[in-house]
Amino acid sequence: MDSRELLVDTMSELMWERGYADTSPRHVRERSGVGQGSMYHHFSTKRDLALAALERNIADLLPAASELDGPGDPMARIEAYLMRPRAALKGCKVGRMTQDPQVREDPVLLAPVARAFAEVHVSWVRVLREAVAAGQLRDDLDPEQLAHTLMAVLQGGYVLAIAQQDQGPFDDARAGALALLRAAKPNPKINRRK
Amino acid sequence: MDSRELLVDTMSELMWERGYADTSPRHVRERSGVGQGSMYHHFSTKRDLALAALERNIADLLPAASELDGPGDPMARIEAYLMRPRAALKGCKVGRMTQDPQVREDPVLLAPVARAFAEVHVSWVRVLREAVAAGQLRDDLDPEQLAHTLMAVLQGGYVLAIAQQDQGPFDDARAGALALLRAAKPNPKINRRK
DNA sequence: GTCTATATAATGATAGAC
DNA sequence: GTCTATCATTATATAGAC
Repeated sequence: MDSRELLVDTMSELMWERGYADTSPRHVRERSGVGQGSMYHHFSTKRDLALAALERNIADLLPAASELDGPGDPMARIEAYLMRPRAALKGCKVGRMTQDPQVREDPVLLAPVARAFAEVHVSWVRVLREAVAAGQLRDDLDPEQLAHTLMAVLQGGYVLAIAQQDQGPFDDARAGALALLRAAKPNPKINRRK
Repeated sequence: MDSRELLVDTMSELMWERGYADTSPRHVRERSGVGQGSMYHHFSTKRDLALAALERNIADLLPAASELDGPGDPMARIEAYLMRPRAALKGCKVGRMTQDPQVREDPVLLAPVARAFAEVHVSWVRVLREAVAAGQLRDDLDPEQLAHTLMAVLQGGYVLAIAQQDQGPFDDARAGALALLRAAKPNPKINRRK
């Protein structure tokens, strides 16, 4: 693996573990073993390296979300994505960036995060519409809203899990969301006249 | 206002705005106007000051959550708390701490956050149980889980809103959660024999 | 591309006078 | 309690040789 790739790899890990502001060029050098000269040869600032690492972290995450787009039963896809194994105590590589003060105030660093979430939102909306169309979900629910609700359940689940240093609250949050979705099946239509 | 209180006040603001790791003693001095000597007279480390500021931020937040405990219609209390005005782009003073690398690795700083969330969870569980008892919510839903789901919706809503620099996703997330709760009313019992 | 040396500013304090 | 001075360490690079 060449130095450049090694730097991006290492910075990606550190940004997941410690965020951007509190990760120093020194951390990156020490973990990667790449020297000072090499580092600033490939990336002229810490921010440049962070941008590459962030794109990498997003690229890592988006394929999982496209599981929502796959064929087959919509509700089953929703369950599969929601319940997919996730290390709650590590948090979300991408979501974490929104809480980093130096990312928050830097539109260039925030932009890829916004794009990534927007993309996931599109997938959620699609599968939720399909669930409504398939009669698995009441048609008075708004898929756009619900998509944000379910994304928030995951992002917020990480927060709760880290606070308690326990995966439990994360698993509760998503199980509860799934239970609500299941409870929101359309009512069987009884005594309905043409 | 005396120096000590001014320091805690200022640190509380800064921890909400920038977290702990990326807030320096200098930030605190400059914003508060309190001198170096005073600062280290009252708090011997940055961490000590942060601890006091964190307790203050928690104390600010808990009264709102006790709105859930109040008397009256359970579902109305749920809606009121969920829909209460919140500046989504500022994020949660308490939840934010879970994403700060230096808080995360410091059990002493993390403990108050865990306690605060645990306390809010208790209030949520109680009101959800009441909603079930009042026939406003299906009795096959687990209040413990659902409490985590709803807390996560709020915490995650902040993440989405900050990512998009738009309050919209936060409002969507909570409105969607409320819609799901409403859709999870027990079915009217038809043809049920004694 | 990589290495070592150097540089400026900020961080997180401590010391001691008033 | 507050002030000013000082300090060791780290952050974030630059410079220039190899």
